[in-house]
Amino acid sequence: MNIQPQIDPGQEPSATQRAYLAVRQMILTGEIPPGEKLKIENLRKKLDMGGSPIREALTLLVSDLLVERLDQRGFRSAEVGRENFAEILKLRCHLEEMALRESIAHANQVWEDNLVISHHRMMREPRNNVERFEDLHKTFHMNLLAACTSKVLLKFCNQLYDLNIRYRYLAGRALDYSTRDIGSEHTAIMNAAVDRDTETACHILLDHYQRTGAFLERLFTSEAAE
Amino acid sequence: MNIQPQIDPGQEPSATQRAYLAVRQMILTGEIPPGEKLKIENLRKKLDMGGSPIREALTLLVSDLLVERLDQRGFRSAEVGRENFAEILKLRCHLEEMALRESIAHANQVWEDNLVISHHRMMREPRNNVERFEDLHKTFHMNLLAACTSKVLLKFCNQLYDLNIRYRYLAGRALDYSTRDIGSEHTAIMNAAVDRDTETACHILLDHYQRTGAFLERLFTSEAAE
DNA sequence: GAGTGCAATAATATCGATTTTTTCGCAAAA
DNA sequence: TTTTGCGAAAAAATCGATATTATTGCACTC
Repeated sequence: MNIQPQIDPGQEPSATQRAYLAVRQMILTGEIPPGEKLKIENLRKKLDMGGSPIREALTLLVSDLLVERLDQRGFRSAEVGRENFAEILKLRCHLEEMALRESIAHANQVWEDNLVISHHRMMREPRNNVERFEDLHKTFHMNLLAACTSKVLLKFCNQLYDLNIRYRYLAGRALDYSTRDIGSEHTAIMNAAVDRDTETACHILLDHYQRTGAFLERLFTSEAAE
Repeated sequence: MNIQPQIDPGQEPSATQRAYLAVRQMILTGEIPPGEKLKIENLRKKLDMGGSPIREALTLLVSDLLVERLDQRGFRSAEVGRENFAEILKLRCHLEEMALRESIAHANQVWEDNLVISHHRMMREPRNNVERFEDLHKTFHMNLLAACTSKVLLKFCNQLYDLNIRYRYLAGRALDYSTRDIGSEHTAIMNAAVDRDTETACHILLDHYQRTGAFLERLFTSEAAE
């Protein structure tokens, strides 16, 4: 019998996978602006593949709430807005707290090691490569929750993370964290987590989100006032 | 300009939509058992359509967590299990409580009317048509939350509801509610909701879920012991 | 007799073309 | 001037066929 055929990372990704990652990245970074029509033909040419994998990728993105499907009228990237941002922030705080408590409760050595490693990598990454940094940042936050045993909860947290990241890209340069010491906040969360200090870890994590959230919301307000 | 072209219910559904609803129903009711391979060719013949809408429907179901995709190896219906059931129950309790509080906070006349109507219809439906009853039951519960302003939260609740319903069908005849007065529980929840009595409504709702959960869990245990 | 490698088979993933539906522009009527 | 009703163009949805990839069975070696 084959040994771990499903974990093999060597195989090249399917067209669907490529399309999914490509379109997702374009939406997250804002290269495709909110509300824009996603024409199959355009994406076909841009990504050089048939229509089927494109459609399938867009369908996957619909469930991520990054794309909306209009029956018989194709797809468009999801709209953004202040209310949407606020609800995502609120849900994230609730669900990530649940997940973090579960995660610390089921913590083990492997979890701890991965957490420390991802923290280290994130801290060492220069901030000028935004996409690369955001990737490591996400990995760190997800590793924090990784020992949580509820697959569904983790999926929700993951989805919400991506929905949120979009707003950070939209905020763009304004959000270079220059006014806050984000690094030390992350370190504090990690330390509390490895100490199995659930209350402290949750408190700092939520505070971390609330602050970033308030920052983005202010930005949103001033922009809307233009 | 057209008037409300998107709300028009008269148009016949797309093939994708038909496939989605058909396969979803088969999985929820257990006609397709957990873990079963979903072969495109079989479904093609059964639903009399091409492969594309089938694949698209299955992709939609992946995001509902009712179907799993095995890269390059097709699709299968999601597995069930006691842990899975437990995590869904727990998440539902958390999220529906959030949603119910929000919903009551934003309650208005339309919401109240719809809630009363759906309650009435559910109560009048004879229990022998299980699928029809389950449909009305879901409508009632979703109407309870409908005034909640967070679209994402409602989507999550909806998903979790469907994941849970599967276990009720799996339990089958055993769960005919004969030992409990489910009707009065629903009525009590509705009354508390229309009275805007948030605490009572939440309390009864959660109790309602916990009881049904405990009932199903017992069933699971005795079955696993065979 | 157990394991290995290779073809035959089956199933998936993808493509290109066709069908259906929507959108858009323009002219005719109110 | 605004509405209404075509028809052309564009786009989406779907199909059937092909290319790719996994699975299966069987002969062959050790």
